[in-house]
Amino acid sequence: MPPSSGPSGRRGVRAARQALYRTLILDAAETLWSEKGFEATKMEEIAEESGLALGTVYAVFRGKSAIVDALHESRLGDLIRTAQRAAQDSASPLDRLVAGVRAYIEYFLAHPEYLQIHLAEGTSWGLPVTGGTPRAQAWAEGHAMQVRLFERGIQEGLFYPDDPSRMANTLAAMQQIRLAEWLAGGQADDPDPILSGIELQLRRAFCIRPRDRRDPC
Amino acid sequence: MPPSSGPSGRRGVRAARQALYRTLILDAAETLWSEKGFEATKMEEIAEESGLALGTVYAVFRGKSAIVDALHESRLGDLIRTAQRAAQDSASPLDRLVAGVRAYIEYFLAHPEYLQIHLAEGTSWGLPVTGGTPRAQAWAEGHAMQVRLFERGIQEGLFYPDDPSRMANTLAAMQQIRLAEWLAGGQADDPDPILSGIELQLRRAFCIRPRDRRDPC
Amino acid sequence: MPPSSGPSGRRGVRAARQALYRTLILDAAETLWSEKGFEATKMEEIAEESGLALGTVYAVFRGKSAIVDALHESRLGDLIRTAQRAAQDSASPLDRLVAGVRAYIEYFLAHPEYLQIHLAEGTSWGLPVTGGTPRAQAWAEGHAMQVRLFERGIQEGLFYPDDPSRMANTLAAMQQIRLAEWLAGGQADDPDPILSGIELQLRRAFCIRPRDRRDPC
Amino acid sequence: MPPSSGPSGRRGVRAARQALYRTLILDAAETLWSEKGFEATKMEEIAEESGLALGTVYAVFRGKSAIVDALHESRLGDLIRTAQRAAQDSASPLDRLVAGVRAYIEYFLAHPEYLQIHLAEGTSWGLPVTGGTPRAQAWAEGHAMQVRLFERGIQEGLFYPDDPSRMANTLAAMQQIRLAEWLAGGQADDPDPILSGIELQLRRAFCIRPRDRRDPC
DNA sequence: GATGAATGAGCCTTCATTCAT
DNA sequence: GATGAATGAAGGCTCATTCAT
Repeated sequence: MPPSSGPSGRRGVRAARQALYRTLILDAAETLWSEKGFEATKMEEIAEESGLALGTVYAVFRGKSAIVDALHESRLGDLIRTAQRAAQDSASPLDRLVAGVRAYIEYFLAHPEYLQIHLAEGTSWGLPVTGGTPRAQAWAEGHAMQVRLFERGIQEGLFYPDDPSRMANTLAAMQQIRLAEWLAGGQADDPDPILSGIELQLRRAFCIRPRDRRDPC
Repeated sequence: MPPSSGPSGRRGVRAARQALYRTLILDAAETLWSEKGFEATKMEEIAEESGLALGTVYAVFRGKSAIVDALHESRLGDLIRTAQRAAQDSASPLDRLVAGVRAYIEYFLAHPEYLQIHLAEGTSWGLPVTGGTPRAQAWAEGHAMQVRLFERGIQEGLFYPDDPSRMANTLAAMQQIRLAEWLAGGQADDPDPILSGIELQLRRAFCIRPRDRRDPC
Repeated sequence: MPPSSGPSGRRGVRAARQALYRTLILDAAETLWSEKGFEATKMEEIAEESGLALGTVYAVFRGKSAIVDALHESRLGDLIRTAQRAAQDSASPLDRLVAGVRAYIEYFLAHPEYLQIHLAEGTSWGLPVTGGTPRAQAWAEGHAMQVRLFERGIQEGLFYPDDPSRMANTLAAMQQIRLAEWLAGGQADDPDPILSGIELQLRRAFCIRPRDRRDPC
Repeated sequence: MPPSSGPSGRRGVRAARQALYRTLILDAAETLWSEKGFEATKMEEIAEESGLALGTVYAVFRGKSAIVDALHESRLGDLIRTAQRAAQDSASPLDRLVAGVRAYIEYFLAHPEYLQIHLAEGTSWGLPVTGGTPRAQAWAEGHAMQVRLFERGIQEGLFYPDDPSRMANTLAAMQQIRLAEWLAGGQADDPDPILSGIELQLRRAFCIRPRDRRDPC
């Protein structure tokens, strides 16, 4: 076997190292940005926090903005993928939405620093995030998934016939409000009460409740 | 009448000019910040946009951060005052909330640039806004007013017995979502459909709907 | 008599007003410079301290440096003139020097703020004061007078045959040291002990003391 | 030997480079300040004169005032140390003072630019130098040493019983006058005539000369 | 590849001076 | 003539990025 090929060859080592550095840098940036914000954090501080030299940081990322992009791509990518996987296990649109919300909540409870950044940036609102940044794309993807679920729920007569995109944004807002409360409250609560609270809000806000029968919605 | 006294005297002229400059600067800052963000906007640009010399800007405001503070104090102050006045004309908590929402929506439709800044900053979420900045205080004031209305609505059996603070945040989120849509849609719609849409969401999300009677909620 | 001529005519009034403004500005500048130094004092502060408007200050003086020049010209001019007049009343070079020293000391004890400026600037030392500034010229004049007295004293066999210019500078240094002590000590002492102290130093440093006779030197 | 340890390791190189930069910057600042004064010299000019980039200057010194402090600390520190060492080799207070004067004169003849700054600042005069700056402290230290020598000289009956602090200031003034002459005269003279001149002045000004005997004073 | 010292464009702010009222 | 508001050039300092070692 040539020494420079194969997954465990030199190329593999190099790739693994690059991946490690990426992770170290993204974690460092996440921590610092959640504490001090983007503008107030110097590249030098990111290097120090990551344990790497400043030049190495620039060898891995083209610049400061490339790190933001990569952070959002990484975190949001994880999040969207987890949420999509979770949503697949259910049949009804409502259950799928709840499963997605659970994934969403659990993800942010496990990543409070990214949550802080996420909330501070005022993402969501359905604002057309300017620029084709990765974060915009990832958000659009997750949003599209939820929109489809709301559309199906409306077709099936479960939800009020409102604008599905707005419904998705409203759901996102409910989640962010709960998460902000959790952050402000010292990160004390379990995911479960948060989750059931959101589920209740979700039903109240979107589900058609007929007069004379009880159904899952 | 002596020439240097009274509201039309020299002092009055000076005060009027100061007020004019304040307005010019705040408008210029609002425009630029809504386009490029706070950090990306240079003081020199604010001076140019306002039609004043750089030194004059500094004669009116102590520095860049004093302008942000003043902008938020001015805009949020207006907004809160308008909303409070509007809310006083109604009796039921729901009507008061709706009146407040109308004032809020109308205000931002009239100030789309400030709306842009407002949305981009990610205010709300109920995050404890750090620092005793004017904007934090104004927001807290408006929030407190809504909280009281939700509390009364719960006591009167109109609303589900949820956390009133969260209810206020959710309402704020609904408004921001509608406003963001309006902004994204080219600022085309009238206030009325937006308002009735929010009112509908408000009822659905918070009002207890008894099985066998129709009431205003 | 035509209204615009004569010492009490319009021209006279104007000249008198100009002279008054000059005095007000110079006094204000002297006070502020003695407290905070030249660079740290703003023109606006000089205007305020003088009770005049900024524009008026510029109507009287061409700029900041014109005020320094005028201050030194005024104060040093007074000082030199006083010292020269005092020195004329005596016959022996030593007495003339002592009379000059007395005038010098008395002048600065009466003008502690100017003394502060004078000491802080490190004038004297016989450094060729760069630029043909008024202060340089005034200082040169006073120095020249002392040099002549030392020359005569040397010719008459009273003083050691040293470089008269250096002798004058040394005398100036002795005076400045005493004045600095007086300033540092809270401006408490009378002129008389200071004066007699300097006279003693002067005799010791410059007078030839013959072995077997006492003379005025 | 590991490559990264020891005085010739990386740390040593870095420290050496830092020391080199310090020297380059201090020399550049000394040159420019002696020519144009402190306020008139821009940081950019110091960078250019030192051959370093502006950012590098700020990497070595925190700001402009840190450079003044460091310059005075460095130069006065050298000077005081040299003078103290020189003074230790003699027994009589007078000889010690003369040795100190020699060190002082030789130091400034070797550092004419710093001499220029020193003279322009008007240090000495016994003025209470405000602030605990390094220069104030260094000056106080040197002054204290001379004061002790004058005290001893007075106790031993060599000097007139005058205020020792004033005697030290007067000696300092004599030195500064000679140095100023040397600077003004194109820096031509040797140290020796300057030194013997001061020694003569010193004896004349302070030594008690008894009527009928010659002694070392 | 890794390092971190070096770089310099850029920004906020000050203040001497001008000039319209 | 007097005023003081308006001006804008200039300077100290930061920090994202580069590159020699």
